[in-house]
Amino acid sequence: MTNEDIFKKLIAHCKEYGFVFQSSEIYDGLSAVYDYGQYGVELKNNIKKYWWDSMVLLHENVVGIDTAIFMHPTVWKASGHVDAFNDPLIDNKESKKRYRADVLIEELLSKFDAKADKEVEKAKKKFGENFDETLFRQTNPRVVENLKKKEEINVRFVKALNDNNLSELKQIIIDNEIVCPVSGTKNWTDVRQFNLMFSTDMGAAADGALKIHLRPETAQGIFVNFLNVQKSGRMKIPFGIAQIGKAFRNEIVARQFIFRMREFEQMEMQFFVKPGEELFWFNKWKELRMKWHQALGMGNHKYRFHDHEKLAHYANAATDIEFEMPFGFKEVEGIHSRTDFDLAQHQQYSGKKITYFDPEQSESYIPYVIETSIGVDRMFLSIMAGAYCEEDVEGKDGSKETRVVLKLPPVLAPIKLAVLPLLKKDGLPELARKVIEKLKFDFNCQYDEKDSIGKRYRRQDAIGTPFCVTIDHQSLQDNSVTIRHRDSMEQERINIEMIEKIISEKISMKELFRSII
RNA sequence: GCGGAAAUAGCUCAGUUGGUAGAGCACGACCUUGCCAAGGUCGGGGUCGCGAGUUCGAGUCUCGUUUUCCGCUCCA
Repeated sequence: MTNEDIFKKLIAHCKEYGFVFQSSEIYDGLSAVYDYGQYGVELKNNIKKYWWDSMVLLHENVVGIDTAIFMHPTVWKASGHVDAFNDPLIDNKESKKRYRADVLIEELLSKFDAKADKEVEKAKKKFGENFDETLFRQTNPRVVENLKKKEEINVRFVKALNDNNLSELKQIIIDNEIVCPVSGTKNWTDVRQFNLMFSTDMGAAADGALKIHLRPETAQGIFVNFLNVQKSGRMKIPFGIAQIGKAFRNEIVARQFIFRMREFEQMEMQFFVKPGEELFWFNKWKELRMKWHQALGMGNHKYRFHDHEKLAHYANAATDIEFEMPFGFKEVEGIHSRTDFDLAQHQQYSGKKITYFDPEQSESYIPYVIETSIGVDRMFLSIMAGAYCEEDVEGKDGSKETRVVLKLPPVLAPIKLAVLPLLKKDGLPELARKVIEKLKFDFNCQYDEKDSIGKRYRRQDAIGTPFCVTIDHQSLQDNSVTIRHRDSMEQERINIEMIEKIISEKISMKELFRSII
């Protein structure tokens, strides 16, 4: 079976068993927006709890907050989103291909370099060992002319970008006869700005409504509250602020199921450190975050780091934690050393001093920030992808059957325990109900009496329930039940009183947390 | 955004050269069985993604459109 087939099956499974539905499906759906179903929401909540507790409970210097989706418009000017999160797009009318205008021009610029390099290579061959490349580059008329032309275009380009001058961008493309790589023509549309932020109006139009954005990331809510939390919580550096919340991006192309959605959820933690210590903490969190993922037991080989070589303007180190999805290794979490960029920007735009007074050093500074940012939905997808198994098992009559089982980490499983009366009579359902009444405050339990016991086990396998307790006639006599384990399918007979203890141990976060401290 | 593939019952799918929609599973009721998905009987459920066009007649042909997956592209 190909990876593509597996991915399709996983998507079908998510729908069939109530994990993920397409938004507004009865109205043909809304592109790249999804709803979580009855089991999906449990799994998602468990993922969030696993993250939240690992941040806020495990680290006494990390606290959580919950900030609004709407923020003052200037926040997004300060963060750079208004300018940078904005792509100038141009379409070729012949091929109907869409390009980023700035990328087209950058490609043109790089061609000049390639041309110059070619001249140098040619000269090298001609002159052999005595060849002085630096001198050649400075004096050869063709190379010099080439670089001069490049510089001219570059100056225009940078100015156009800074002025956000879209028609000038188009003019650069026209003047330099950039053609569409597909159609080969210069038949371009105008350059249009495609803002990745959604916007809406706050207040009545008559009063001059304020245009506000839906946040494209949760981090800024943390940055603008840095001083509030630091002062009210008497926090001392180093310390972190964690947040889980929705974010919105109007992606040009949003695809691959819930991997890239227009409305999604982030779990972010900004860790504030003393300038100069950021790389120590970057590496510390890099290691901690990987351990957090791997503690779930999905298989360590399915995770890897992807260190960024090309860094964003604000970062001095960045890495991704990638998970092996059916469609390749993909980013699930990003860990960035963001320097003091964000706080400094907010200090500048707000005019409010955002510094920390270090009592030990008796000095004030703008803290540096290590960010860990993880997409809840991507994490959800990675867990589902890693857990989905099709196993060959032997049927009753010796025939081969396929068992579909979600090998979810028990701590994350939506339903922890199914209680199943072997028969729908003889008082077995009543005893099963009694067991649930006793346990339902501790775990998410499910009762099922329909169909054969084997079928009921398979139904629980399909939603990843780690434990099934079966009530039979012997249970009525000696208070014993069988407990069946999802992955091994093995059963053991235990006393009813032991159920709570056994399951509590297996679904406890404590053990996972011990392995990551 | 471009190209490819797909959309028929809750799910997986069939549906002949165009002739007015089926199966299995699932679901409900009753009976039966009882530890790893398959017993019997009866029953509910579909304007075939949506909108046009061609035709006496369209699930089927044509065009448009929506949604999904794949490739390209894009991705602080």
